[in-house]
Amino acid sequence: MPRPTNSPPPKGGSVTLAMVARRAGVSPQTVSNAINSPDLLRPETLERVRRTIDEMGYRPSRAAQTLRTRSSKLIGYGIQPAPDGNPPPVMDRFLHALSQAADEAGYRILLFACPPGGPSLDGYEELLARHDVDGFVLSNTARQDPRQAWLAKRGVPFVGFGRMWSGRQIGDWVDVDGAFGTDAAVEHLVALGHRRIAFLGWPRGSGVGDDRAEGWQRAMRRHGLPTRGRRAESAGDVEAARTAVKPLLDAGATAVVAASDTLALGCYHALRERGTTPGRDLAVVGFDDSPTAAILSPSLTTVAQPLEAVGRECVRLLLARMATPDAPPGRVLLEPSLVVRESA
Amino acid sequence: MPRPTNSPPPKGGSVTLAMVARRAGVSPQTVSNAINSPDLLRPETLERVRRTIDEMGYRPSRAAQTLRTRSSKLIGYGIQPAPDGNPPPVMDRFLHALSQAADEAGYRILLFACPPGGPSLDGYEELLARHDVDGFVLSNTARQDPRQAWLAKRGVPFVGFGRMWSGRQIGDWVDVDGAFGTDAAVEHLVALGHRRIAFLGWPRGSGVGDDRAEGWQRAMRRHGLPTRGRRAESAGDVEAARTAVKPLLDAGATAVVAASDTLALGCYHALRERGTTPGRDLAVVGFDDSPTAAILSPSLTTVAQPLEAVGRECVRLLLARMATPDAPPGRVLLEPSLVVRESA
DNA sequence: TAGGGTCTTTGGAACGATCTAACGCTGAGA
DNA sequence: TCTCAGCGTTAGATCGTTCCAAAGACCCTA
Repeated sequence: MPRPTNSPPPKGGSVTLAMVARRAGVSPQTVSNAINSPDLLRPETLERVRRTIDEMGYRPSRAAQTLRTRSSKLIGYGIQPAPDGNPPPVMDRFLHALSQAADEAGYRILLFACPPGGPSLDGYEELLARHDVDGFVLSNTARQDPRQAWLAKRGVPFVGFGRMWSGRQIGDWVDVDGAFGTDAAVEHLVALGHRRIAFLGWPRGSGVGDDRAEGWQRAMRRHGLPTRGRRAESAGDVEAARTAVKPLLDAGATAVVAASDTLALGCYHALRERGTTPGRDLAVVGFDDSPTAAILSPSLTTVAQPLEAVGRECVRLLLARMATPDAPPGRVLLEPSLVVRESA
Repeated sequence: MPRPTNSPPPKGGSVTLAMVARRAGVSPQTVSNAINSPDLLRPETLERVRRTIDEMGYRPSRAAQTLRTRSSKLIGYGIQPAPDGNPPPVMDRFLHALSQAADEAGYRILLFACPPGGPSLDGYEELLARHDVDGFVLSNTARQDPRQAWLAKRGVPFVGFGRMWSGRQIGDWVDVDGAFGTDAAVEHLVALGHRRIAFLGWPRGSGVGDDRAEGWQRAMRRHGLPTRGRRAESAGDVEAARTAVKPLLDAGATAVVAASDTLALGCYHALRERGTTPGRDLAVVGFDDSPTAAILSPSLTTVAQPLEAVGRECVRLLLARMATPDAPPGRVLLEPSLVVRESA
C-alpha cells in the first residue's frame, strides 16, 4: 500500500527542486545555487546539475519562490473601462508592448479591472496584500489622481504612463512629448508652404491639451507666424469639433493641426459641408494615429505615439526603481513621430 | 537581542493566519476554517474569529495558498500583437470585460505576450509550469490553431473566444452569431423598404466571413429576394473594398451589408467617388461597431458584438470546466445587436 | 603531520497556507 | 453498561523554494 499522504494531487508532472537534486546526486540547495548563483559551484558540478535540469524539464515554482522571497515578479496594471465614446484607442497596443517588455525581464503583467468612474484604490490594495505584486504601471493618469501619492506613501514602486499635470510631481513616469509632435506637424506644414496654420484643441486646463497647443504655438513663433485668431477650442467629440473649426476656416486658415484624430475628423466634416476637400483645399493633421486615421479618405496625416517604446521605458524605470528605491525619480519624455498621409 | 531570523524583510505589515489565530485565541486551522468552511465552526467562535480578521486587516497570501492547493486562481491570456493595419479594434473592451468577470469570481487575468506571427505554445507552457495557472482564455483563434488540441491533451481547462471553423470541435468556446447579425441587418433594411440588398464580404473560406454571409443569404431567401449577383468579395482593407463594391452599385443595389466596418467604409468611398451619399442614396450596414463607426459622417449603422457578455460567458464556462473536467463541452453563441445610425 | 585558509557543498529552518488524522466530549442505539 | 458516530477544534506534516550557518574537501605552508 502506498504511503498515506496529505499532499494535493499533482497537477502536471511537475518536477521539483528536490527531485532534480536527488537525480543529480547533490543537495537541493546546490540546485538552487546552480540557478541563482552559478559562480558558487564548481564548473563540473554546475554542468551536471544543469544537464539534469534540462533532462527533467524542471521549472522553479513561482508560488514557492514568492512565498520565500516575497517577490512575485508580477506587475499590476489596472485596466480602465472605456469611458463612453472616447476609449483610449491605443490601449491594447500599449498593453501588448508593456507585456512584452515585462516578459523579457522575467516579469508578467497581472490585470485587474478598475471600476468605471475613476480608479479606486481597492484594487491596488488587494494586489499588493494578496499577490505580493512588485510594482504597478499606471495609465490614464488624471488630474487629482490619488494613486501616485497613495503608492508613494507605502513605498510601492510604480511608474505612470503620463506625467502629473497638477501639483507636485510624484514618482517616475514616462510620457509622450505632445508639444514636440505638434511642433513637428507645423514644421511639415511650413515646409509644404503653409503660413496660415490654425490649431484646434480642447478647452484650456487639460494638461495634455495645453501641451499639444504649446508645440504649435512655439513652432509658429519660431517661424514668425501669427497665432492670434488661429486657435479654437472644442469638446472632444466630432460634432463639437465640426462647429468649432468653422471660424478658423472663415479666417482663411490653409492648414489645421488638431489635438486628436477625432477633432481632425471634425475638420473633415466641416470641409465637406462647404464642398471642399481635406488634403487639397485644406491641410489637416491629427494626433494619436488611431486605427481610424489610416482608413479615412483622404487618409489622415497624424502624430503617432511610440507606444512600444513607452511600454519598454515603463518597465525599465520600474525595474530601476525596484533595484534602488531611493534613487532620484526617473522621467522620460519620448518623441512622437509624424505619419505623413494624404491629408497633409 | 531579538531572536535571529532568516525570514525575508516583511514588505507591508503583512498579517498572517497564525497572528490572527493567536489574537483570537484559536489555532491557525480554525481561522482557516472560518474562511473556507465557516459552517464547521460554532457560531460564536466564527464571529470572534471574523471580528479579529477584520480588526487586523488580514488577507490570505495567494502564494501560500497556491503552494498548498496547487491552484493559483489565475487565468492566462496571451495578448496578440496587432497584425499590421487590421488590429482587432475591440480587444481592449473584451479584455476589460474579461478581467472584470474574472475579478468577480475571485480570479485574475495573467497576461503574456504572444510573439507576432501566430501564437507559439511556449508562453502557455511557461504559465502552466511556473505559475500554476488554472486555465486559459484563447482569442484570435485561427484555422489550424494548435492551441486547443495542445491544451486539451494536457487536460488544461480553457475556453476560446471564437469557435473552431475547421476540423473537429475541441473544448469550450463562446462566439458571436455573425449570421444572426447580418440577418438582423437585412431585416432592418427590408423594413425600410429595401429589396436589392447586397453583401460585401471576404473571400470564401474564412469561417467568420462565411458565417456573416450566410445570415444575409438566409434572410434574403426568407423574404423571397434574389441573392444572385448581389454578393462581392474583397480583401480586408478599405481600398480593396472600394473597388469590389462597384459592381454591386452598378447592378442597382440600394443597400449593402458589409462583413466589417472597414469594408463598409470602402462603400462610403465608392459612393463619394460617384457623387452620391451613404445613408441617402444607398444604405450601408457595417459589422463590429468599431470606434470609427460612431464618428463617421454619416455615422455608420453596424452590428455590435456583445463583448461584455462574451467576457462573462468565457469566465463562466471556464469555471464550470474547472469544476467538472469531464462535463460535456459548453458552447455559447451570443446574439449581436444592430446599432442603428444614420447610414441605414 | 598538524594547522590554517580557501572553495564547495550541505542540513535545517523558515515563508504562510491547507490537508489529514485525531483530540476529548456528548448522546443515541444495542 | 458499552460502543460508536458526530461535534468543534487542534497538532503536525507538507507544498517547493531560499537563507543562514556551518561542515566537508582540498591545498598550501610551517
